[in-house]
Amino acid sequence: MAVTLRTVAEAAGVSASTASRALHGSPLISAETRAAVERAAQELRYRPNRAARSLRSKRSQLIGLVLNNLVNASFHTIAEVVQRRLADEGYQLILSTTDADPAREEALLLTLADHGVDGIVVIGSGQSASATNGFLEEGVAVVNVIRSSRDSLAPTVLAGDRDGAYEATEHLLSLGHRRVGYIGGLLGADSGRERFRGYSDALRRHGLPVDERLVVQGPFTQRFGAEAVDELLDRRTGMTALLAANHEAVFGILPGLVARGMRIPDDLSLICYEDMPLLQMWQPAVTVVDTGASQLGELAVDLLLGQMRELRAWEKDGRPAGVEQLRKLTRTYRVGAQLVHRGSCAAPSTPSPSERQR
Amino acid sequence: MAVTLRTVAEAAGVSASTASRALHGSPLISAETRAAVERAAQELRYRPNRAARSLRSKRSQLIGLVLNNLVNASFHTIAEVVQRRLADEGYQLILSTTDADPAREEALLLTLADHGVDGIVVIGSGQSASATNGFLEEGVAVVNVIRSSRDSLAPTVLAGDRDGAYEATEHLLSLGHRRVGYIGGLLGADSGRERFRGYSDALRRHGLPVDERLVVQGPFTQRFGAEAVDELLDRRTGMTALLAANHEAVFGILPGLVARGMRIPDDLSLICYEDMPLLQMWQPAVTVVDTGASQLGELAVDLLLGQMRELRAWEKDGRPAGVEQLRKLTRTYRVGAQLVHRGSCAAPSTPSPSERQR
DNA sequence: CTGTTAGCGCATTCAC
DNA sequence: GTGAATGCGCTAACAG
Repeated sequence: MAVTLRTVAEAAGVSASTASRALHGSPLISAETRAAVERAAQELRYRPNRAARSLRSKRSQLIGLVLNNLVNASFHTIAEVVQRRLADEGYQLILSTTDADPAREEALLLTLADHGVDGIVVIGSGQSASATNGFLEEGVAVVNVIRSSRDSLAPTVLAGDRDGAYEATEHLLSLGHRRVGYIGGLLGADSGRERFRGYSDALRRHGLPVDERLVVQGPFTQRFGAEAVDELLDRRTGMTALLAANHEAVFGILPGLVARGMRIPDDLSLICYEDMPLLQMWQPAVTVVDTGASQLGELAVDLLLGQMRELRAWEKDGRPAGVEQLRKLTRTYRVGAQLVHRGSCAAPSTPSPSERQR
Repeated sequence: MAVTLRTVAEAAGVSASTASRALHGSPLISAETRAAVERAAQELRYRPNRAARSLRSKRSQLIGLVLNNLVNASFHTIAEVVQRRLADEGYQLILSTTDADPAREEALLLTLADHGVDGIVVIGSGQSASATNGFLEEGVAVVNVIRSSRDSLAPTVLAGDRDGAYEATEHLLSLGHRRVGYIGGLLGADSGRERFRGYSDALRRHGLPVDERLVVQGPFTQRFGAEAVDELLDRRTGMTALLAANHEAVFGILPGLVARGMRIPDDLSLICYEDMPLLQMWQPAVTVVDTGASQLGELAVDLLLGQMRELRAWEKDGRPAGVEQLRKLTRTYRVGAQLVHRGSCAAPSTPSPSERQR
C-alpha cells in the first residue's frame, strides 16, 4: 500500500505522469526513461491501485458472472472456463448466484454496476434485458449465455437444444423404437421448449404423432424426475425408449428406473441431456447429448473480449453508442450439441403379444 | 454513472459532506436533513461508486476466494455457500482458481490485494503463509480452509480427516473385516496424511498391522484410481474391504471395480471419502465419509466476518496490528466428518480355503 | 518527449 | 449540525 506511482516516479527521477506513461507502454517516452521507471517499479515492487485506476479510467478489470448455482455441472464448468480465460487476460471474475430468481438477478446487476465491472456474462432469467441494455449503453460489455433474452441487444450464446434433442430422438427411432418417452423441463424455459421441439420434429419426420401420454414436463428438480418415471411407467404406454431432457431430473430418473427394475438397455433405451461423470460411470454408461459447456464458456469469453475491444474503439471515436450502433452486436450464436454414444441404447426387444395389438 | 453524491446533495439542498453523513447514519445529523437526503437519493436512484469509496475508505466490499478448481464437489459447494453468505452481507466474491499451482496462487493473492479485497478465503497449497500474513498486517481478513498452512497467522478451518478415516476403518473392522485396503492421496497433502493416520490408528487399535501391500497412495486423479484398483487386486492380498480416501480417484475406482467384476458389498465392502450425487445413486449406494463441505464454507464465512469486525475495531483503537496481536486470530477449527451408512458395506463372506491358509 | 494541472467520487478532517 | 477543504492513487488533458 505504501508504494504508489509517485514513489516510483520519484525513485526514477521523473514526474508521476511520465511514470504512468512509461508503465503503460506509451510510444512517446524515451527508451531510457522507460527503462529507469520500469526498474524503479520492479525494485519497489510497485503494484498499481485498481480502485484508483478504476475511478479515473472507468476500467476495473473486473467481470461479472451471473448464474443460478454452482451445483449444476454445466454451470460450474462454464464458471471455471470463463474464470480461467479471463484471468489469462488480466481480468478477475466476480461470481454471483441468483437461484433463478429474477429479483435477485436484477439487484445483482445493479451491484455489479456499482463495482464498475467492465463486462458481464449472464446466464439469466431472460427478464433483465432493460438492465443489461443499460450496461451496453454505458459501455459495459454483455454476453447472454444459455438463456436468450427477448429484447437484449447483447450477443447470445445458446446450446443447440432443438438439434440435440432431434438427433437423440432420431437415433432412438432409427434403432427401431416407436414408443419414445420424453421427460423434459417446463416450456417456460428455452431449453424445455427447444428440446421438446426437437423431440416432436423427429417423431413427425418419421410420421409418428406426439403422444402426450409419453410426455412429462416439470421443474428442474430431482424429485420431479423420480415422479416422472413413475408416472410414465404407470401409464403402461409400451414405452421402449426414453429421452431424459431435464438435467436435474436425471438424478431422480436414474434411481427411479432402478427401483422399478427396468434393465437398460434391454427393457428401455435411455438418452440423457447434459453430460456428467455420473452418466459416464453409470452401469451401463449412458448415451448423452453433450451440450458443450466448456465450448459455451469459451465462446462467451471470446465474444465478451471482442465486444470490449469494439466498445472501446467506439468510445474513442466519440461515436454515441446508440441503439442502432449497439444492434450490430446483437446476434445469436449456437454451440452444437453432440450425441455421445455409450451403452444405454439398443434396438427394442420384440414386443409382447399384448403390445403388438396396439 | 451520472448521479453522484453531489447530485443528491444539491437535490436535497445540502453539501456533499452532509449528504454522505446522512446516508451513512451518522448521529450528528438532524432528522429532517436525513429524511430529505434519503428521499433525494431514492428518487434519483443514487448508487454510490464503489471504486471511489474503496479508494477513500480502504474498503471494497470485495472478498477473494482462492481454490484449485470448481469440478471437485467439495470445492464448488464451498464456493457456492461462501458466495451466498457473503452476498447476504453485502459483499461480492472474486473467485479464482489455481490448479493447485503455488506460483499461480502467489500471483493471485497479489492481484487480489491490488483490487483491495477486504478479506480472502484460501483453499491453498499451504505455501503462501508469508503472503497471507502480509494481508493480515494490512488489515485484510484471512481464513484458510481445508489445507492448513504451517506459519499462517490466520485461522484455519479443517475437515475431520483423521477421525473420519478412523471411523470408517473402525466400521469396516467391526463388521469383521481384517484385510482392509486403502487408496489415498499422497502424504504431501494434509488430507492424505491425516486420512492415512486415521486408517492406521484404527487398525492398530484392533491389534492389526498396517500391511503396505494393502495400501496405495497417489495423485488426485481419476487415472490413479483406476490403476490403484488394478494394483490392489493384482496383489491378491485377500482384501475384503476398501477405504477409498482419495476423492478424485473414486472416479477411477468405481468403474475399475466393475470392470474387475467385484460385487459390492458381497466381494468387497467399500467406503468412499467426500459425498457426491454419484455415490448416492450408485448401485448399491455407497457408504461415505461426508466431510461437510457446506459446513466448512459456513464456518469459514463466520470466521471471516468476525475477523473483519475485529480488525476494524483494532484499527479504530489505533493499536498496531502486530504479530502478537494477530496471533489471537490463529486457531484451528474442525468440522467433524460424518459417516453416512448406505449399502456398500457388509460382513466379509467366509474366506475360500485358499485364503484361509494365509 | 516530459512536467504541470485537474479532477474521477467519495469520506473525513477542520472550522464555524 | 453543517459546509469547505483536502486527498485517496491514478490518468489525461494541456502546455511546453
